[in-house]
Amino acid sequence: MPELPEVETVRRGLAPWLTGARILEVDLRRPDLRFPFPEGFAKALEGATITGVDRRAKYLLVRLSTGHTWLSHLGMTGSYRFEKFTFKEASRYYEPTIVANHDHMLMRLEHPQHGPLHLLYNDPRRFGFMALFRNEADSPFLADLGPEPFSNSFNARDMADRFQKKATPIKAALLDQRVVAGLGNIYVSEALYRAHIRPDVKAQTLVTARGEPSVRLDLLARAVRDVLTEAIEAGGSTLRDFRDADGGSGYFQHSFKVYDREGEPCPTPGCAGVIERIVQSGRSSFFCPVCQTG
DNA sequence: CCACTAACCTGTAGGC
DNA sequence: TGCCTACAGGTTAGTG
Repeated sequence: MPELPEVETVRRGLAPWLTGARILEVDLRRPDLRFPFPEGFAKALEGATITGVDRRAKYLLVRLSTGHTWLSHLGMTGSYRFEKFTFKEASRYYEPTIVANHDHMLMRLEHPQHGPLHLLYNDPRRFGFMALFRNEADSPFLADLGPEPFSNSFNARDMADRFQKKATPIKAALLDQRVVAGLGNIYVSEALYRAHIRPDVKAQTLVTARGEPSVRLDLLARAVRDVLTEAIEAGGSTLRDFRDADGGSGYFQHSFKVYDREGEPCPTPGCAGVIERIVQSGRSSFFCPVCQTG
């Protein structure tokens, strides 16, 4: 489900409800997601007040008054939702009309303005995970992340340095979270389309002999920022069942130019190409063989 | 060190 | 209808 725009959409949905709320009770309905919940996870959260909700790459970072940060990654199918009901005992959690299949974490909160809140984390495939840390530097998940796409440290010049000797296909290079943080399978295809670059060219072909970024690499850096910006403005993309925390769905999927459009005509004006699908490192890439030449 | 594959897990869509 | 296969937004562990 979630690449950077979807996680950002979730963050924006959660923040106004969670910020300022006090966590009263955390109920883990299984010991693990992709990884085991950290030792003492629930107890560490209970009693804490949430001071803010941030995002880094595809990670949600919930800041707590205790100095801890609660890290949450949604994997492929993770989602949060609020249930508006009141209950007195924890057993009410198990009301089948409230708790759905694959609800793995339940949280009861009290917000000074919004009153009682119930947050549920649902994740059918359990590729998501949660962690707890005090300092960013202590979290192995954040340690090797590359620049945020909207930060100054994400630019064509730094990419050129990284790509200079890289024989890896550009598609794989962009999926590498150490190169740029937050891109996933959809937005890589879309960004490469916008930059007129074939997904299977070697990353090093986008660097000139002098080690400068090529024109297309410049274009690519801009395309990455543009497509992510537009997707965030559209509330992310809804494939299958993506919902933001308010139960809404994004609509950027209607703006996909190539993703999941195998066999369709290339949307570039005047281009007679037909969108192709290839498999790279086990994942689908979509591109126009006519206008993506790079 | 890097690069590639397999694995994690469930649900769904499509072919027969 | 049922059964089977392929595939799905991500990341890590293992192998070479």
